Amino acid sequence: MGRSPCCDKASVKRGPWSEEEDAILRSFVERFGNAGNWIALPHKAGLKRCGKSCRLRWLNYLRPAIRHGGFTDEEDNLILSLFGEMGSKWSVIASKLPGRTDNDVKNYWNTKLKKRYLAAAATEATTPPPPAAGDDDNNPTTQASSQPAPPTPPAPLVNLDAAGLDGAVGDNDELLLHKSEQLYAELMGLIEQQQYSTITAAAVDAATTTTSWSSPSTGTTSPTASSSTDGSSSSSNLPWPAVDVHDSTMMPPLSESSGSSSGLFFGSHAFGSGSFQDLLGSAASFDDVMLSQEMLYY
DNA sequence: AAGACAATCAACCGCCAGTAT
DNA sequence: TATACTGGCGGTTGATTGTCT
Repeated sequence: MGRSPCCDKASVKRGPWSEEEDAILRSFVERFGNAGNWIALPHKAGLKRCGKSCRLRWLNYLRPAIRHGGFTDEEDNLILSLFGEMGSKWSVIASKLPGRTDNDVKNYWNTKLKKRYLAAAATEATTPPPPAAGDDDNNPTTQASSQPAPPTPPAPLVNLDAAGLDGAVGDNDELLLHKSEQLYAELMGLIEQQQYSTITAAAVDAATTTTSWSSPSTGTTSPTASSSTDGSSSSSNLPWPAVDVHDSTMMPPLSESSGSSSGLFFGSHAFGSGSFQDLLGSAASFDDVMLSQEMLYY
C-alpha cells in the first residue's frame, strides 16, 4: 500500500508564483473557498499547480490581512515566550500573532530570534545561579544550555514591567505564561487598532476607486467594476472578506456562489471578460478553463 | 567594480492525524 | 475494520537580495 502522490510532479508548475497565477488563485478562493478540496482546486481553477502549493500560497501570501516583516518588540517577546513554553509549534505560535503565518514566524525565528535566543541562553548559562535557585537538575537556566527540548525562554529582551505589565519578572513558568498572555492581549489591541485603520482606509479606497483584484466576491458583473456598488451580494464592501485570519478553514462558503450556476458565473465574470484575459495574458489557459468539465461542474 | 559571504524568505518535501469510504 | 485520501504541520532547501572586503 504505497502512498499516492498528491499531484503529478511532472505536469505541475513549480517555483515562484506569477502575478497571473496569484490573480487566478485569489479570485477563485475569494469566490469559492477551496471548493471543498485543495487537491482538486488547481484543476478547477485552471492552475497548473499542486493543490498543496495552492493552499500554501493562499495561506502564507494571498490570504487577507496577512502581514509580512516588521515584527514588533511585543511580537518578538511573545514568540520567545511561546517558544520557551511549547517549542517549535509554529502554527500555535502564529495563531497568537494576528496576521502572521506559521511560515513567517518560523522564518523570522530561524533568521533573527534564534540567534537572540541562543545568545540570551548562553548569557544565562554563564551567569551564576542565584543562591535560592535550588537543585541544578531542575534549574531551567542550566537546562536551556544542555537540553535541546523543551527549551526555556531567555531573559526578556525588553523590560516587561516597563512595558506596563503587572507582576514581577521571574523564571517561574506560570509567570511567563501570565506575561505571555498579557503581551498577547496587549498585542491584540494594537493589531486590532492597526487593522481597523487599514480596513477603514481600504474600504474608503474601494468605495472611491476601481479595483480588480483586491476586492472580495461581490457579485459584480465585471472584475473591473467597483466593489462597492452591488448591494445584492452578501459580502461586505470591505476589500477583503471578514474572515478570521487565524482560521485557515474559513473560506467564502460555496452557498454564497449562486448555487449550481456559480461555475459559469465564475467563468463568465472572472474569465469571460476581456479585462481579465488581458490581465491574465494567457488566452490558452483561459480557454482550457472555460472548456473544462470541472468548470461546468459548478 | 566585482566577487564572496551572509541574510532573508518563498516554496517544497515528507510525515502524521483525521476523515471518508 | 482496513484502506485511501486530504489537510496540516515542521523541517529544509534554494533563489534572491544585501553587505562586506
